[in-house]
Amino acid sequence: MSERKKQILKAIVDAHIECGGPVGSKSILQNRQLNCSSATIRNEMAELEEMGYLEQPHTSAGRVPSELGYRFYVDSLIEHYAMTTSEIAQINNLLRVKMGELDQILAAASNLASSLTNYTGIAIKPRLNSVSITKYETIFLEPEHYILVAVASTGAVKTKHIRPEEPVDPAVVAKLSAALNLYLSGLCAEEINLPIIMNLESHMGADSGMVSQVIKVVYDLLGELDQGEMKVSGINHLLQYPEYSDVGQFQELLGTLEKKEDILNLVSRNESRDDVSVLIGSESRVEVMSNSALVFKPIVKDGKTLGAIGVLGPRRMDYAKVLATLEGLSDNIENIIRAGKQSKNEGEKPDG
Amino acid sequence: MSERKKQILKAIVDAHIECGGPVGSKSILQNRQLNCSSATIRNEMAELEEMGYLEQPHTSAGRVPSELGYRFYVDSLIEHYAMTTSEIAQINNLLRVKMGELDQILAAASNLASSLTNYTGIAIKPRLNSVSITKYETIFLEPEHYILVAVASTGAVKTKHIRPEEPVDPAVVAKLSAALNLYLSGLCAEEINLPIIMNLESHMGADSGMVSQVIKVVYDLLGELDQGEMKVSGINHLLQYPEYSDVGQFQELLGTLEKKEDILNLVSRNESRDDVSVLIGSESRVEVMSNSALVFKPIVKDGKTLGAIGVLGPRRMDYAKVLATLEGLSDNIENIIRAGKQSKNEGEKPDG
DNA sequence: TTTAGCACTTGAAGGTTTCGAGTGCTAATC
DNA sequence: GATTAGCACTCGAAACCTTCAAGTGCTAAA
Repeated sequence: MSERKKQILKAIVDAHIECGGPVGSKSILQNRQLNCSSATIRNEMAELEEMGYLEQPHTSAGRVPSELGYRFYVDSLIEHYAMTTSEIAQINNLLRVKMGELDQILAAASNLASSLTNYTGIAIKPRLNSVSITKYETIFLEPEHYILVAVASTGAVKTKHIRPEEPVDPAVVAKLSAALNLYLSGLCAEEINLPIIMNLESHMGADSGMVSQVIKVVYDLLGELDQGEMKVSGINHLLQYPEYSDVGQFQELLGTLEKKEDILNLVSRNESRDDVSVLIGSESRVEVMSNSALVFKPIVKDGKTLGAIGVLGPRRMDYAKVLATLEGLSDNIENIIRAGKQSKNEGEKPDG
Repeated sequence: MSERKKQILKAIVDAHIECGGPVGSKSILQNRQLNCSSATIRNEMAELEEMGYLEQPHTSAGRVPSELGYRFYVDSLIEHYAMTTSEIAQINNLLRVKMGELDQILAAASNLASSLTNYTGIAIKPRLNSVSITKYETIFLEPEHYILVAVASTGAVKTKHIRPEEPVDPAVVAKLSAALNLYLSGLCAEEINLPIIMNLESHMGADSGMVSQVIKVVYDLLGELDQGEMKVSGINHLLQYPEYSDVGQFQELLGTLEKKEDILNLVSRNESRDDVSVLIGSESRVEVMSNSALVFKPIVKDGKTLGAIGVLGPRRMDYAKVLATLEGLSDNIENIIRAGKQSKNEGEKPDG
């Protein structure tokens, strides 16, 4: 492809991203300094259309980038977006305040992604195939009520209320947690088999009656940990773009976002790549997202994917800005969870 | 108001709830058996309009219930909706499976409310003014990493990762949890004052250096517990009603649902009533909800409001069905959290 | 190879017409 | 006095038409 074609394609995509409508041959003369006339551009555009990078809604309209056009733009033509100091500050501040649970950090990041880009932000904890619980703890409240706390291999912490069928006393509950740590820690759901459970029961001696209930809770916990989660923020932003003015289509998109399933599948399918993924239109293989684009980036620690943050918007998304924002956010999150400095350097000069 | 007026008003509201458009004098003759002609109905309708129960979009259109009309309908005319066995079964099944955390139960109930009524479901944990933490526990993971678990007076359990500035050993972490229980349990944020913190520090002796960090985390926890939470499900359902076809208005509504603030305020304002609340149109005092209705019911245990479930939809909501659904759900939830039977009667005959 | 010029296309915007559901009023009826 | 048939009138929704401008492809000249 000639250099001039690239320039023209880039100009068209840029203009389309900004205004949303089809782009005509004259209008791109104004912005870009191309030493040629609109007629030349028309010829080039006709060729670009033949090559599959552009589409024409109807004979007498301008051109619109095709999916392939966006793909080429994202792969080869995109310019690096330099975040403003205000944007950088927002990322640093908001995340510095948050501490603790990854869920909260991801949700906050999704919020921020949404408000910085004006698209919809998505926070994802992907489906995992074999999470284990590394540490158990019990908290006695009353003879008929105690709490089981489980720390997962991913760092997630989950708790469950348990109301035993027979009243228990604090010592028994403590013994239970010791036994759980002894026999179940480090095991994922498939690895908890009958012999292990029997060991556990014999360890509990006279109190083995409570084991079956606890095992059921542990299974539930492991199931919940495997299960993906997803939070969506800033859906309202989408409605400002005319591509979502079709109520029926938007309703379907909303439904997909609520179901979560399709998007979680999508992310699991692409999570092997540690890098940012850009799925344009039908590349997502989700029917209802054929007019949208989804950009997401996994959050990785020690080679393991702990989550992902993403942005969903119209196909004519400001990819440069979205990419920069997601990079910035994920770097920041990874710093937080790696160093775990927990906002203790508040008040210090960041560069001091 | 004469009996016949009531009948006519009820017929109009019923018809409007079903079809959404203005209701003419003829159309209500078909359904209801009223021994009179359309002309008589027109006269009555004119009077009902004068009384403020009906409105006329324009001269030659039928009538639409006014806010006052809905209010009268809900207060005096509504018929009890009898749930189908399938609906009852769904409520019983879905909630029976869920156990443990109230959050999860509420979220599931909101989902169910949405799918049963075809409106938007809302799960709320209201703002509270002085939650305390009744029990603390710590879990040692590594010298640079432990977890603080807090059980709130509401029964909620929260956890925070803590990465101490100086490495600690398991015994110190255990001592910390004992000290927290000794000095802080049962206190809300305002009650934790300097003398108490100093007691805590002196209790910790050589390890008092870690106290300030922990206190900060405890404050955060108490803050988070006070804060309301809200989950929304089934927004997509709303788009099937023509009253939400105005994109701009719907966008604002979406924004309000995301912000959560307005709706949480609304619920706190009305939570004094243990009973179900019906806010029609501007009764909510939220500008953007003037074309919507919000119905919600608090979840109460031992006289304390632990949460609420609600339904948001167009003003012409099927109030009878929504009320029945919310009653059914809240009864069920209150049973679960009171008895805490934790689905242990699976497999038994429910009436056995 | 590029460009000016021109005829042609087409959807969007705005205006007009038609249509029908529904009203209010009046006069006759129960 | 309450009810009802009849009728003129109203007004928005839908359908249709016209105009307009942006944009194209093609041709012939530079």
